[in-house]
Amino acid sequence: MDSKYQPQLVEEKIYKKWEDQGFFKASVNKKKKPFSIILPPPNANGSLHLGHAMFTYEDIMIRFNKMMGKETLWLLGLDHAGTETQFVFEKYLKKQGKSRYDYKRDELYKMIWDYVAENKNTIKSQLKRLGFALDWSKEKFTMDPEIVKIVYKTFKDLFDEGLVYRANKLINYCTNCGTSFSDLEVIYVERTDPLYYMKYGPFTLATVRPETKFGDTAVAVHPDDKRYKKWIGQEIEVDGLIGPFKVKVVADIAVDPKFGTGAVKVTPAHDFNDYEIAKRHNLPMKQVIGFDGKLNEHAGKYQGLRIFSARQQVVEDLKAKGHMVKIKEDYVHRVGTCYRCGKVLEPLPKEQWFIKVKPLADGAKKLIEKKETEVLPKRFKKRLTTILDDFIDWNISRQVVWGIRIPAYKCKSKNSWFISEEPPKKCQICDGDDFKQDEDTFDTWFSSAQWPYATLMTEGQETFDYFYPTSVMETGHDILRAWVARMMMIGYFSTKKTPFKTIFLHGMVRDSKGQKMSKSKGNVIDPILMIDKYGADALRSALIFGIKEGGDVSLSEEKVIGMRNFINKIWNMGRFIEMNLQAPNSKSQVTNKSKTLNELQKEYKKEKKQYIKYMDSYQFSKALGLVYEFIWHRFADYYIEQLKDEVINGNIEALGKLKEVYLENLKMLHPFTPFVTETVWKVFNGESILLEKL
RNA sequence: GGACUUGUAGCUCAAUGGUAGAGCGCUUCGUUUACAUCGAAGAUGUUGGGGGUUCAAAUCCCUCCAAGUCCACCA
Repeated sequence: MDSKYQPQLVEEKIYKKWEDQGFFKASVNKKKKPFSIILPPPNANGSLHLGHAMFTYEDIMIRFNKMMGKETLWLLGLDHAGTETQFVFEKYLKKQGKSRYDYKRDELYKMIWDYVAENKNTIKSQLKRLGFALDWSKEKFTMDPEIVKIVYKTFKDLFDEGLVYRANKLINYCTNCGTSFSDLEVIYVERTDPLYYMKYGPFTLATVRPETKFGDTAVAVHPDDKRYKKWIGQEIEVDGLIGPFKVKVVADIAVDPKFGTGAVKVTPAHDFNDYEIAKRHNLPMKQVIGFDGKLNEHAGKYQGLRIFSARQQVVEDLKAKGHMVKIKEDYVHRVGTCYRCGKVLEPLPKEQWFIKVKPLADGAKKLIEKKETEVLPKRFKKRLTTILDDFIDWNISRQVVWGIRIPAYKCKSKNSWFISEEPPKKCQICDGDDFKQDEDTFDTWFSSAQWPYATLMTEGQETFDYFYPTSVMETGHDILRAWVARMMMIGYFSTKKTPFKTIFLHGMVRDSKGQKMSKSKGNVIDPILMIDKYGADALRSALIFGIKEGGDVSLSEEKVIGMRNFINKIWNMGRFIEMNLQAPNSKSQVTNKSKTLNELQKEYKKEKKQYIKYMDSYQFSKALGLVYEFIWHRFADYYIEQLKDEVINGNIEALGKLKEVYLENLKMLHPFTPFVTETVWKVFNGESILLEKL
């Protein structure tokens, strides 16, 4: 054994051997208890970051449970990440002076497919670098034909039960990216904009968006506002920029009498609150902004102007007309922006597919109440129930090519929709046969919401029955709403079971100062670079060591180095024992250190018991800390030092005890630091440490 | 506006009612020694402030201050 452990020389070989020997391959084994985890599928559009390295928790659970005698399955898959991948690809096209509109639908699709295929390989090799005990024989992709089939079936089932409907509602639309989003994908940012007070018939009212004025269909005031009481129910005439028009005055409690002038123009087609007011008062919708982000024919001479230019023009013209009463320049408010491109989202009316969430959310809530799904750390349980309570209907239509195309067909003569995997032959209503498939694709989260059961179903009924519900869903708490809650809703709907018995949420990776890592801050640490420099074991332990479960991790290169030192220490303890086993010293059987050996045995027993307790209760950081403390500061610093002279002089009993305790500790460490423990284990025993029982 | 989390050594964090600890950093000493990616010894604390419960509080309760996260979305 060398005086230094060099992970670069062994990690790749070891991983390959594990893989070749089929150690990660799971199969139905009725004699063993199953333990299964579905890997949260990384997006197939880039490379792994530190957030993915946090899946180390899953590897720890898989390896630990395997060594505890369970049949373990860690199933991997990759996500096509619809809008996000297409966005990344469009940026790539832009660099070459092209745009998505230069290609036909199937051309673009094919190009992205190839691009994704390349990225998939990068990600897969990176997952191996991390040492993850994934079952490569069951690799999935969200766009595999068998998966798509299940996604289609779920959609149809939901439709048949009345939980999917098509409606013309206000949605968040990015006119730059050309697609709609669900409410969860909106990022609100604080902005300072002018607040315009303008004359409006007999009123003065305040608005940030005078350019939407052409779409006004009412004025709303608070029902108790004395100033305006006499106008409620009346129709007023407004001298508009493109001619006079009439609107109704309605009373609605959504109006804050203290804000602005207490009177608000109602533009149902371009504002979520106004849309709600309009529904309550049966007001018409008048769309004046198109999906291209320009004013349409209802805006008269302003037609064709982009939103912002239109606003400036309207403001000028209102001033010229003497209708601008005042302008509050420093009005601070929040606007919804696109998470992809950062541009302001437009609320626009569009016909889309929606999922009726309430009944599904109630089902998911029952799982928590009945404790069929356990949430760890506990504090997230409340968060999850709140999320389920607040869920609003989910817009699942996306206007992108890259994704699973929605299996909905419209009969052209009757305008009615049919849901089916294959194009329908005949319209059940009018006997017509002229169908057109919906151009849209599913929100990526619609397919990933089905991931735990969809992946297992493609492996056959027996595998599904054995491994489902999965044991643990381990992921970041940042996607509790977007993913975990939806998996529970859809998973319960489709299988009548919880998709996972335990939810284990990890924290976010931050930099050494506790700040969020981001490219713009330049504080991003590349996991693969850390592995190249210090080994996978060092990176893995650095992510787990010394943190509260579910808490954020502050990661620095120094911390990785610290753990690299620990790995090297483990190696050198083994080296010390191995050297003495090899030493040709005259052997004396006598020991006068039996007291020390007894202490060691006692201390080790206590350690192991505590270790199992921590591991069983998902307190992995504590388990690692415990072994770290014992093996380094007790075993090495104390016991080896106490017994060193004896051992060198050939005390076999002492050496044997050291070896025994050391090997036991290697096993305990293996889930955390698989490579070094396997390497050393093989020095003492030819076989893999993975075959050992804890 | 609502919910949650956090505040402990210079920094990052543990300690789940019972002697305040670790890693990194710092000071001194030690290498023909398994490991200098090491070891030994040491310094550094009004546990954010104040009040309460208790034999006993970093820990439980109240309150104030500060930071962060998620949600709601303000015309």
